[in-house]
Amino acid sequence: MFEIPMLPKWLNRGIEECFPTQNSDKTLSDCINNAYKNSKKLRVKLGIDPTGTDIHLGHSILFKKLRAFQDNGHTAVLIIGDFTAQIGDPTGKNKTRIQLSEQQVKENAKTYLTQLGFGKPSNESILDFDSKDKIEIRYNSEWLKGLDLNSIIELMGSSTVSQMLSKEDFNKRYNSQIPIALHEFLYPLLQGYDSVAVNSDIELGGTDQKFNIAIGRDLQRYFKQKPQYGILLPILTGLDGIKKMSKSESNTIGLSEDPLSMYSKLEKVPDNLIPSYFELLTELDLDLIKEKSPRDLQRRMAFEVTSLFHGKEEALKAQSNCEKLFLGLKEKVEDIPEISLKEIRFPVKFFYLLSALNLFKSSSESKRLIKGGGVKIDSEKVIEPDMVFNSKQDLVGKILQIGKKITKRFEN
RNA sequence: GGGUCGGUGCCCGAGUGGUUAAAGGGGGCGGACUGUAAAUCCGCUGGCUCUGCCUACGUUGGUUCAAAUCCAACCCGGCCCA
Repeated sequence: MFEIPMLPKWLNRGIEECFPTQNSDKTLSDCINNAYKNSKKLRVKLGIDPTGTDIHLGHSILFKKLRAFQDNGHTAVLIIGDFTAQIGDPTGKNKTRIQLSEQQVKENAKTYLTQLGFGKPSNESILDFDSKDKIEIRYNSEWLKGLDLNSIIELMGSSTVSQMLSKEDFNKRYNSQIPIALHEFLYPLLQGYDSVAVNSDIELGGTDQKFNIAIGRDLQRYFKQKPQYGILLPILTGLDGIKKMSKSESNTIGLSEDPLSMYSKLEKVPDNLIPSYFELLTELDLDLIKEKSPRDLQRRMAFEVTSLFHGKEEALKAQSNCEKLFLGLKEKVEDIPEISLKEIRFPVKFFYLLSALNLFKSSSESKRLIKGGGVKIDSEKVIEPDMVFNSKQDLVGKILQIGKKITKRFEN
């Protein structure tokens, strides 16, 4: 990643690409500087499709950037793609996505906003929802739902098959003989049309959104608007260190996760992620990366990110608990998430207990893990799945660890 | 619409009548090691309160003592032709 020297400081960190970079259009930095001089508010578009229920760290870098625009006087135009969510963005997919129901989409949208801090004061939330002139929340069904066939045909006429097939994802699928449904071609056009509908000056997106954002420019031009600029942010790599962070790869950290699990996941990210997590998720000086050991960096980064979402105090607690757990000082650990034994009927076999507590998807899986030596009670491995606990008293207060990721304290 | 090839577990992919819950690989998970990292090595990887039972090879029926494997119809996809 590089710094783009012409951009103001608040903007230039962690940007992968801006476009257009040159031609008759003014550059993005001109655009921003002019807006500043004329105290004009730029309309900065960011679209999210409410297809899941969790926002994770990967999304957060976009929102943080959007917030930066807000803090510098511009208007965040947050588009909830309630309509497009039902089509599904083909980007990065190698198969046609299942269409979601309207109901589901609505619920997802609600939880998204909550996770972004809707309703909280601006200093505690990710986006600034307080200042009315800095936030505009729009649902794209507002303008997409009513499009008639003529308009749709017009939209489709603005683009060509070969244009669509030049998009990487489509191209790959086409060449590997994987079906592409026709309506999937509509997605980029609809996202582009969103830009027209809200008359955006800038659109924010991950690098995988370049095509869609570019289509937005084309359509704005077609509808006699000034084409938007595109700002592309890097795609955050997931906890596996290889694939992009995404729910379907289950390599994510959700924004609503408790501090302990957020901290402990971050603290053991693979080394190769450290620089990018530093740059994209924190505001720390990047020179630190050269100075400190990877171990220190992981801890520092984990701490910073956790405090960003949970506050310093919680982050500190999570950090110290994490250390104590590792050292096996279980008595000293506070605030371990509790798990209730209320529903359990004793006596109970160990594997069944864990499965009944929903710690595993199946009792076979539970059995497997226990046999594999992945489960500890009070730091002692228990490898016998059929071990029987006769009463609650055998367990209450003890700490259960499953692998390195799950830690719970048994409670009544 | 016609021709043709194909549809196997999370993914890829072997298997063409009988110890086949299905080779092999990938991924994932766990363990050892380490820096709670990487690399490496080892184990696990359908479900069930489990010495047994149940469900699984696109769907539904059929043949058979016995089918992922044979037959029929149907559904879905790729490619070629129209």
